[in-house]
Amino acid sequence: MEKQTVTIYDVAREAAVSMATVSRVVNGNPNVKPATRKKVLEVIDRLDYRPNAVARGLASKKTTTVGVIIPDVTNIYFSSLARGIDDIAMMYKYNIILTNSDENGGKEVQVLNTLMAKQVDGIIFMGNQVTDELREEFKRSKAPVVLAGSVDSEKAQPSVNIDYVAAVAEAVKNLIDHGNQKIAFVSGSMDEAINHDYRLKGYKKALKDAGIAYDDKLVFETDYTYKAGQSLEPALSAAGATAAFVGDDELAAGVMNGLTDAGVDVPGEFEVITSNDTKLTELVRPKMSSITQPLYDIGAVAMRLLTKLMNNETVEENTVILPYGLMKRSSTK
Amino acid sequence: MEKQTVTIYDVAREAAVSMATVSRVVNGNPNVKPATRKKVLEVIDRLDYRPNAVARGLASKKTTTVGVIIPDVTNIYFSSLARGIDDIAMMYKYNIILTNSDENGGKEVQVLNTLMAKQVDGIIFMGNQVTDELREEFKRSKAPVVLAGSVDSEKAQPSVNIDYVAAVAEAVKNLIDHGNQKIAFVSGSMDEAINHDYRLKGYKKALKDAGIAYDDKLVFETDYTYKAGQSLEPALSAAGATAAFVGDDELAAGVMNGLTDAGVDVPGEFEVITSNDTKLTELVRPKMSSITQPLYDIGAVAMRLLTKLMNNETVEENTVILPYGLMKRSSTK
DNA sequence: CTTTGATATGAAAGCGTTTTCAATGTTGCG
DNA sequence: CGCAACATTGAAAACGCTTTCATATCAAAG
Repeated sequence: MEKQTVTIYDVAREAAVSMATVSRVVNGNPNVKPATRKKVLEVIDRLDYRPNAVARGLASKKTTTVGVIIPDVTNIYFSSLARGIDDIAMMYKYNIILTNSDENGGKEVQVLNTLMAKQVDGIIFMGNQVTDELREEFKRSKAPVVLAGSVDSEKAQPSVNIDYVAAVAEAVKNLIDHGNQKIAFVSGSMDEAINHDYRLKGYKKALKDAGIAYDDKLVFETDYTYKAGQSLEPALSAAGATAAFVGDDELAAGVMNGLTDAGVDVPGEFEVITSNDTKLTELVRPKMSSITQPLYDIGAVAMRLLTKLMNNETVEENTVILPYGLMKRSSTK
Repeated sequence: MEKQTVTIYDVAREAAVSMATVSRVVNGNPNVKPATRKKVLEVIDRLDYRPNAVARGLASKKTTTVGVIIPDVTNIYFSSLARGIDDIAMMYKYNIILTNSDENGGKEVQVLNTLMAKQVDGIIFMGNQVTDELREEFKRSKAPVVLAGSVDSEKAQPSVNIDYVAAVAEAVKNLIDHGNQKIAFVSGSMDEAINHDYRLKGYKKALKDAGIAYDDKLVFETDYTYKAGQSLEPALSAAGATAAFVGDDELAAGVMNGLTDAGVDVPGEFEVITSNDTKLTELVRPKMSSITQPLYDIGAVAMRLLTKLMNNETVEENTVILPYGLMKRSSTK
């Protein structure tokens, strides 16, 4: 016994009106006489009619769902953005199809294709390796795409970010001002635009402004994992670094704990500043100083921007830059 | 200039076959002569045809998407489950519509309704307050529902969990074995079945087995937040507790840091054991001892179970219990 | 050559909405 | 009372696919 579904046709019959009229009242179209509206509403209630969104999507060519591509939900930086995205989406009556990409180009392309097949009205992309192939897919997509907390050197897509170059430069300057001369730059893969094209640029800028020579022995490219950070200590010490700028909070926690476990005093002998100001910065001891950024808002604003784009509203600025800050906690002097 | 979409009809025309045949090759139906299959495939490639999943969903009554209701993606316990869910979903060609509920009953019911309107093929629910209304919605849903890492005292739905009662009892026994007599029980809302009906039961069991009287002054009901845990110290000390079982890792981190900040030595003067074995346990110092549970697997198994249910396969056991363990780190003696 | 039993294919009816366009009602006004 | 102008309603055509059922084709067997 399959559960019977009641359709718009059933409602029309019971209410003795046409499907068109039922459709109108369901969609809040004002061109319906109050009396018939009431009558239809009663039948809808009595039959417990629920519009089928799939049929609706086919007929109207709008699904009120957007695709969200995220490197890994388990990464608190990204999940914070995702929360902002979902809240605003819900506010605007959209749903989110969420997929993890592991920043794997092939997977991203594939996911993008299934999202487009599912006729999502828009897409929010997180990830910092926008390959040519991906860019090509974005272009051919009829659904607008916005990058959230992610950069593409080509700047072809609308996006929401902070000014990474300036933020990192300021963070590194802070370290320099404390007397550090050998400052490590530790980040994830240099294949990511955000690392090679933004953070590293800010790092170099700060060094240059202070008249310190850039030394690529101080650049550590690794994974965004706690373990990776933790095992970095010997190398960090060997390079003679006395401070580090780190591109991810979990990684930074690893670096810091690795240092501490090796008997290095943070911040006494080694200062650490991280990038994302997630909850993690407050959990570890010492608490980590960090660049601050409005994580939730980045997601929220990206979604808001997307709603405008999906609505064909003209938007003043396609690439929005949110303010950042520097939060001094206890991992720096 | 709207981007033109090519339909199955276009392909059929170009390949000089019927839509039915195109549909067959697209769906891998074997009843197609290799020669015509090849011909159709070529046209598909040439026209860059992509099947419209919405139309497909309407015609076939299957959307290959499942709804996932999660209290908060930002909570690493749940996001870990979500990762398992998504991976398995992808493996079986499903997509996930993810929505945050904040464990808010009203929101959950509403979300459930929009998921059903969107004709999801199945639903995975996370959250521990299954109200009557919710249970009612589950029942009327034509899509199967499975609970992941969440319990309902009524046990009406298929679910995947660990044996919380036994796990907590074991954890608390461990604390007792270390000589603690006054052990605090700190958890989130007692409205959650997992707390009042499982964890607390395990806690009481352990006490009883050891001949220790239950004292509700030692039960602390609070939020699942770091701050909440951190500000618990005075109360904990006032109650004379020398150890605590905590129901959430972030909360536990707060409790521990609050203690430490107040000059209480962990584990010397106060032992802490937590519940979820997320990454957080390794980030804090001292590292937290914890009940261990296969987070990713709970999600993965839940999704796998759901695929069977959606497929109308008969499943041997509807409520699966995965193994748990106890991981001794440095927050206990 | 027929017959037969697969094997391949096509026609057309849905799937449950939205939307266009025409038809019908209603109201106000001279 | 007659008519223009506007407010309501309905019929039916999409939307892009799957699926059923009937037809056509074909190789092997008689």
